[in-house]
Amino acid sequence: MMEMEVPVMNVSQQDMELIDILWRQDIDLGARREVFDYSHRQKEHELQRQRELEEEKRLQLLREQEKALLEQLQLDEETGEYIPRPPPSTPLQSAATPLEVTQNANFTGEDGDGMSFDECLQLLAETFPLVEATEDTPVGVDTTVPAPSNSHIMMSPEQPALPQTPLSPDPLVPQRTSLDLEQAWMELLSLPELQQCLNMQMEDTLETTAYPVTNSPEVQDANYSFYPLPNLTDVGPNNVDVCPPEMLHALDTFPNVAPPDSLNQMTAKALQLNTSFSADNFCDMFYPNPILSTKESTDNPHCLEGNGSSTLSEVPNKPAFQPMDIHSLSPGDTFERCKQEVMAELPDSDSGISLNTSPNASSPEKSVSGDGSFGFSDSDMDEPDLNPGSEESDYSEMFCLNFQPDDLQPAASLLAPVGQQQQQQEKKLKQPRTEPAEETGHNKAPFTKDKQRKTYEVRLSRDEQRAKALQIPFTVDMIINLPVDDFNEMLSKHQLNEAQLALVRDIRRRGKNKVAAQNCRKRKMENIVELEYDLDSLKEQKERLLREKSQNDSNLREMKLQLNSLYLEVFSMLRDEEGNSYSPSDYSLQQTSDGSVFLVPRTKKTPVKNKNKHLSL
DNA sequence: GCAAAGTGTCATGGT
DNA sequence: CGACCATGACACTTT
Repeated sequence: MMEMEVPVMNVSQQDMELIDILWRQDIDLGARREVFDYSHRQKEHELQRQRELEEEKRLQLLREQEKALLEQLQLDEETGEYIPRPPPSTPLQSAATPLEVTQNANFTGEDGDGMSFDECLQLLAETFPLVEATEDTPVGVDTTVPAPSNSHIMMSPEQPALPQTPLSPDPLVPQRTSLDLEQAWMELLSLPELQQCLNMQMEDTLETTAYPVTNSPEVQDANYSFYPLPNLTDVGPNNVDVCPPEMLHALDTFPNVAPPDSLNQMTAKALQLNTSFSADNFCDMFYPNPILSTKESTDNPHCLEGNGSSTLSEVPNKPAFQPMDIHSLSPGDTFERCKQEVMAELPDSDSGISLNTSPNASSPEKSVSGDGSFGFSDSDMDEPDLNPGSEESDYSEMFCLNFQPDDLQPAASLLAPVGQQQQQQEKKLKQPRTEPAEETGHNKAPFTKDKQRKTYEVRLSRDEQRAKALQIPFTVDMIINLPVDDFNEMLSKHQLNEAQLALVRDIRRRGKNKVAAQNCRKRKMENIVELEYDLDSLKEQKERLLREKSQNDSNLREMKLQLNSLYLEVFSMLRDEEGNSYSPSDYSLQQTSDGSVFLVPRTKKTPVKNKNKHLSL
């Protein structure tokens, strides 16, 4: 509040400081500033009202634009999607609208989350004030993330499986909270393997779109492909693919993620609100995130060539945006699809670059993105080379860059030096187990969101990541838990290559072994608990027996005493013929089995005497 | 930073 | 013989 108040109030800085000091003192006493400052509250109200008015105006503008855009769109009755009407007479005309179109398509055409366009806009406006939208670079970056979506259009026919990648079946998606969705998005972005696969598959399409690349031809990483931006001249029908509406839509579901901001930014552009960021910033913002590249490439071609030489003013007017619009009209908004498209798109943008990313060719896994582990037998190569966990984390971190507002560093690192990347790759190879953050230079950037990464990693098991990377059309759960027959049947129904089969079987083996290990440990723990219980019970039993024994001993002792006293008593009553008592030292009383008692002399003659001294008690 | 607990994985042997 | 399970051992992660 304080920050916002300052500009409004016409008070000198000194006064403000003084007020703040006094206010803090009051606060320390448990009072709030508003309590004392009525004018302050009034000003706040005014501010709020002002903001609301601004928002209303903005929303109104947006609605008008939306209408205008909708007018430009046709509703495809078959697919229910919004399709752009016949291309505008001149490419320049659409320059301002493309973004809007995408928005419309996203919100109106395929509103899966049940929010109306206006609601979304309002939410966005509330969450990300327009002013911030222009300044918030990360936001812009995020918006670009989805760009690769067009890939599906350009994808080679050899990848029929792509649309049905395991990603889609993910049951978690619908239940995800905004945070989870963000994480999921991160996961998607962080699947180098998937990227690589897609890149390889997309190689064919590279030829179609040859974008001028500022980077040296050495750039072999598929990720870099994003950076090259298409020339304005190149921006044509192909560009339609650049901005996948699904991606934007998917992003809509991630309030925390950049998308909202991006939308804001887009709207801001559409409205031609003053955007203070320069082309350089713009480029930097987007560069950090490879995935974003496609969209950005289309958005700001200068980023590549001029490397930020162009001014912002140029950007909005450039036809480059057109592709997005058209693309936004493309169908499908499922999150999974977005992923696929994102991945697939990479190659397109790369087109200008010679990416030797073919699966087997150079070393795909060495590519910056890395670790493409295409065709690896999980057990053999996966762990050492790919270290899935690290990879994913690596990517997640990379993408985190997008969300880092002020971080331009990543862009630089990415753009730069292929050599550096190669070094990183070598590092990776040498130290496969090292954490990605340490491996990749760009990861050194300030964007260390360990928490996010951890949770994200936790959420997606290694095998799940691998399966996604290789586009296994089954869920890990199915792979592991299906009965053998069903499992084999399932495999037979899909044509999987050797790598995929190996991975599936490894996943099944590992999954079952994991369960077995869990059961084993559980049993072990249960056994331990049981043994501890037995131990306790045995200890109790021992104590009880000891107590019993001691009791018995005491009883025995007492009885012996009683017997002894009784013996003496009986002995004292005995008299010989002369009336004399017997000495206990010379005689003893003994009882036979038949119950008769004898007075037995302790000497050898006792037997004789015994008979004579028979007593009848 | 370290130790303990937890977890995933592999190798091995048994069913 | 293959699939599965149980378990010790190891490496790594989490607490």
